[in-house]
Amino acid sequence: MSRAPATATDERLRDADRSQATILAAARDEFAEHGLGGARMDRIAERAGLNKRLIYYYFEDKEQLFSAVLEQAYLDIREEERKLNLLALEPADAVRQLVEFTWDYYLGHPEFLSLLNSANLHRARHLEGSQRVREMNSPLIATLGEILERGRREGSFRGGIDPVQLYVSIAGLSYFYLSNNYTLSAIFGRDLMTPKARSERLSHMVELVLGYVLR
Amino acid sequence: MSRAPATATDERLRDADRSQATILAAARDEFAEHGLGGARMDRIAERAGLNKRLIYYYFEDKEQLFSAVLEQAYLDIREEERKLNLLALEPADAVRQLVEFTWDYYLGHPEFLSLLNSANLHRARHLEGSQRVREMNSPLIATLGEILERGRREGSFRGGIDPVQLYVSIAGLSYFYLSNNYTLSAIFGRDLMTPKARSERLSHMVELVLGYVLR
Amino acid sequence: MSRAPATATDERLRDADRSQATILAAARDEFAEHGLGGARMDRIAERAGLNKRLIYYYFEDKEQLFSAVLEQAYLDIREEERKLNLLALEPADAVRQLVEFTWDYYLGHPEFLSLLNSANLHRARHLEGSQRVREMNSPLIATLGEILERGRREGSFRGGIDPVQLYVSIAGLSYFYLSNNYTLSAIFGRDLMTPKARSERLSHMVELVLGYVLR
Amino acid sequence: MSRAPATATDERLRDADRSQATILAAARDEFAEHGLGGARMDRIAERAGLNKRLIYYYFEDKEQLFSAVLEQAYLDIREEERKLNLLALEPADAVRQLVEFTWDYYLGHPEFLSLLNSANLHRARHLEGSQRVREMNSPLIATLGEILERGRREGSFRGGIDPVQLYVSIAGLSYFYLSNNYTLSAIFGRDLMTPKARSERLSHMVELVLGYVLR
DNA sequence: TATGAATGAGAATTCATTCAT
DNA sequence: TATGAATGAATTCTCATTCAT
Repeated sequence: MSRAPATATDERLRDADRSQATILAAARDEFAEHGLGGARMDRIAERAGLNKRLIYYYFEDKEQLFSAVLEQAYLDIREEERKLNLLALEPADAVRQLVEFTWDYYLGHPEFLSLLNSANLHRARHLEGSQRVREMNSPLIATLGEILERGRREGSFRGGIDPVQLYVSIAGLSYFYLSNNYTLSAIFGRDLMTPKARSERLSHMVELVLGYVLR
Repeated sequence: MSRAPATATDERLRDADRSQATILAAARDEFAEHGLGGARMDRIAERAGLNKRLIYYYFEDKEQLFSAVLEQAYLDIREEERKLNLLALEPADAVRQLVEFTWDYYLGHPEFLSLLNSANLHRARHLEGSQRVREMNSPLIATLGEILERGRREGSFRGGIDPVQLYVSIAGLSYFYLSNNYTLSAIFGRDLMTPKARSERLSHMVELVLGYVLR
Repeated sequence: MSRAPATATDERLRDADRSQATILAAARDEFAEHGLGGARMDRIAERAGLNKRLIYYYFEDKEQLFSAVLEQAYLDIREEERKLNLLALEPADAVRQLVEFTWDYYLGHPEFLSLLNSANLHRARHLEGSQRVREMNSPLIATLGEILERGRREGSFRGGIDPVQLYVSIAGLSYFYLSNNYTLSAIFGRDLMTPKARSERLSHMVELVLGYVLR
Repeated sequence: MSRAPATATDERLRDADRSQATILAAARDEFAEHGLGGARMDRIAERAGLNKRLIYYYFEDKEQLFSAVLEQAYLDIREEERKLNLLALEPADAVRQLVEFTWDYYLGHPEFLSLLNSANLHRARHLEGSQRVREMNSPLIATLGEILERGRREGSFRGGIDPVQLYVSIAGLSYFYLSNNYTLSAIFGRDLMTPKARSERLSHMVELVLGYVLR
């Protein structure tokens, strides 16, 4: 609307970037909603409000588009993780905070869970080519290691905890509940997503994890 | 052509049953491998070694075939769960046993994880129509409730543990690791499925859960 | 219309064969008219009066359809060549007859010339896989060899003529005139396909070839 | 940016000419390799190292680009033909020379054969609009007429030979062998392009033509 | 003169599903 | 119960061409 004056080249580039970002967002939603096989390029174009041909212009084909979406999804969560400042907290608070962050992020980004499911269905082959995949190793692993070590030295945490295992466990506790909430709800015959149910889940997870790490 | 009348009917019925079972198994593998959207009716027929038309004869369409596969997958795991005799064990042993069973079952039935992912991608609508969905509530929930209660009375377990939450947590700990093993392996840059890695995971999960329930 | 009674299986097979033959004929015309790149699967289906999907059912894809068309075209001309009985003629008459046959066949089958052009544009890669390509070696080469040898022994023909070279020359004389008739006509500014022009061409070719082989 | 005004215009014109020539050469190769229907404007731009839009700027559309390529191809061969000085030779030598020139030119310019094939596939409609088409009538026709006449008067050549027919025959003998070399090689099961095979072909053609014209 | 972004119309191919027997 | 043939409606992807600068 009211942009600062820019050169023609700048504008064009920004348009190109904006188009790509728009396509990525539309594709992310479509893939999350329908999976890789069920996603429709037509719908993605429609969602993006852009010509279908443009998707191929920028992303080559459906597979590579999915790869780009996946990469972006990881970039996004890593960005959020970076904002956490767990080392400033007491060890127990830091662990609690990590559980809560994981839960909140998954809750706020159901498309992330869905994308990961799709990626795993295809054995993560869409991650293989990514140069950025190596940078994707969460910074939280190292942080969690420090927290566990500090807690142990302080005498409040038990020793011998592998931060990778704990990180995977914390993720899994939220992930399974949220990602499988539909089948679980159907089978238990109750809605797992009411505010009450959600709060109970979070409490349980915090208790479970802290009950384990605290000696 | 010339079978004894009585037997002929029997045999034909048995043939029909066998065909249906063959189709179900083929469909299960196909859906697990490619998801609902990526599965191909042609390939299912090929896998089953039967004519494609026959699939429609027995299962009406792809959606209902998927529902049948899903139902069968639940029947299968419930069948195995029923064989567990957790109440015969000490509470702590029973919990450990449940963690191990869950892990082993998921490890031995990766297609089950994949099918659940697909079912959830589609918001479990394939479970809705099922008459048997009500019987699908795991018998383990009640059992786990009893175990937790007994442990609490004995003084070895902490109180106030919701068996549903714990059941979901136990499932989630195995599920996430195994179902997302491809993306996790890609990101951590190490193979999570080596015997050593698997055994470490199982130990961690048992420790985590027992560390929590034991007071 | 009035077919002899046949079993259901027979009829079905015959339908399948007929469908395939119909598709082949339609594809032959389309490829001849527009080349491989210009041919449209839609138009082939329309020409055949059959569903487009059926083409893929029987021929896999456009490339393989083209291969099948090419193979059939060779089978057709070989079939006609087989009907010639050149060895029953005097050597000079046999050579004249061969020139005339070649001319007439190309004249009557312009699609054959066009298909060969297309095949050569693509470096004959559509011929590579054909098992029958080896049987496609014209029976006329051997026959022509015998005729040349007999003529030489009789003293009417010059010696040292390679039958392959002569066969290629005879083909080339007709082929170039007919296949390139459009550009030639445009450049010479005269219609090369009038009856008079055609008869003059045939005379010239016979004279040229006989003028060479006769000593 | 800061060129001397007079030169600037010149240079720009020269740039324009060079761009057009570059496009033409790129298009020639692309059309020769893939045919009219198989050629891609994208690839032509890429081959030329120029923006696709520029092709449209200079040549309007694909069809007119093909026409231009064709016209240029004819201009090129006519240019070479003009360099021949057949009238300076003895009649028999002149004929031999013509056969050799034709063979060498086709051998050195396979793209010319391919372009002619494409032009004929489309019934030479790309030649119709050309203003220069009339100048394209080979100067060799008249020359060949003179040679034949001189040879006849000298008594070495037979009479009654139509120079157009002979010209077409000489062209056809080389053209068919070279243009159809792929299918012929596939069918005869031998490589027609080895130095030996090529030299044999040339000898045969010279013998054939001279055997005919010499009385 | 030159270019990167964008597009509509198509074209090959796919797929679930039905027909006919 | 079982099957090969056939189909209509997508679906992915392509292509010549145009826009805007």
